[in-house]
Amino acid sequence: MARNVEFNEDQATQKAMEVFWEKGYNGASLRDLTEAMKINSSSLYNTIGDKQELFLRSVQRYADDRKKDIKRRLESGKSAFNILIDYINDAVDVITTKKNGCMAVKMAFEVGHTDKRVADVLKADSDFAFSFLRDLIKSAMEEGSIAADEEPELLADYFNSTWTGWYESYILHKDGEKIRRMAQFFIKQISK
Amino acid sequence: MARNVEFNEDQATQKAMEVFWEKGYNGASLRDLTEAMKINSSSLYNTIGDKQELFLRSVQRYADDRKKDIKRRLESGKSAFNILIDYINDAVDVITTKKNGCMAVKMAFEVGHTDKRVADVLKADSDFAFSFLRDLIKSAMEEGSIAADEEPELLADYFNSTWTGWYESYILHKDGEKIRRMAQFFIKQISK
DNA sequence: AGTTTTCTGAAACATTTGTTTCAGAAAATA
DNA sequence: TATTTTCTGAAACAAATGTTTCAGAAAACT
Repeated sequence: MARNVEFNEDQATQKAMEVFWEKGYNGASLRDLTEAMKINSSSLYNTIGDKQELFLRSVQRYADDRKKDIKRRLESGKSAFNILIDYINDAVDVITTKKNGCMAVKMAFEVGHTDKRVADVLKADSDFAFSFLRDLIKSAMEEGSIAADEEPELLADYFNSTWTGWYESYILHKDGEKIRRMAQFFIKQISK
Repeated sequence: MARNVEFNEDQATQKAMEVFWEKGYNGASLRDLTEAMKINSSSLYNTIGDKQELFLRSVQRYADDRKKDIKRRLESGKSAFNILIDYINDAVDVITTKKNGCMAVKMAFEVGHTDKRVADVLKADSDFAFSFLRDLIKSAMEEGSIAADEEPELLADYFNSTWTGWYESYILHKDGEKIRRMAQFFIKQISK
């Protein structure tokens, strides 16, 4: 004896994510969001909650997508070294072709200090990427394709933080060739 | 036959910079700003201009401070290699001790896509640091303290973008030891 | 089909936003 | 000191913000 929610919450969150991604948390207004989501604010507040909650879910969703992407890479059957190389090259590709770069990085700088719940999601996302990289690096060392004279944990942290600077560089200089050269240098350095 | 501006524009801009630095452009309200600057909004609009103009000047000021800092380093009389090492270690220090990290990085991610004038200031700031690093790297190569098998330009870009990732890492993980280890690894890699 | 519960749309809400107004105080010149 | 110009403080402005309200439409159940 009741009605169901009409709109697709998943599709709506996806749209909200895109708006936050482009405008940032403070730059996105409720009207920007509900317009993109194609729902009324009453529906939003009835089902999802307020702006912060919507934002949290948007970031969560972004992290979920990345997790899936990483799992797909692990199931590709390629060698550890090649998975790493692909991961780096794909990062370069995202940086130089997608309009808004990486949402996690952008949000870390905007609300990492102020929104504890979002910061926790971003930290977990970073931790997951870290484990992914550490395990691959370990395997690549055993394969003999990466020099084994450093701890995999250190290298994983180092990798993980490297792309962030490339994002910033591309925002400022819009020079894709520059990013590709840095990536090439990076790969050369770690290859045995 | 006229009155002079009462408040110190330089001190006020400094205060505005601090507010923007902490809260971001969209997160800082005019009332936040004028309260910190200890001036009335009428004075602000009479002398400096609107919020965007104040923001531009704040970022400009930040860039000026960095320029001065870099010039001071060049005049220190130390070897190119040591100036580089100090620069890296000081960056680590800023990341792990100052509450709000680097303003230029934060703003690049928040408004780099939307505010052309600010983006230009940030780009010039980045270019200046680039030249500083490139020249030092060239000198260090001539000194023989850095391996000369890469182009100084590439290494300068690579350096310049490296700290950014460390900032993000510290925001998420608040692990100073992690940053110091990455910096040590970085220094070891470039040292001959 | 009737009942009941829930969702939706439009409008309204109180605050906060960036900005402007203006009367009076302040000070630099003559 | 008188004059004139300009700055300052407080208040007001319209527009935008995040959020709530509520009447009616919609649909799941009996």
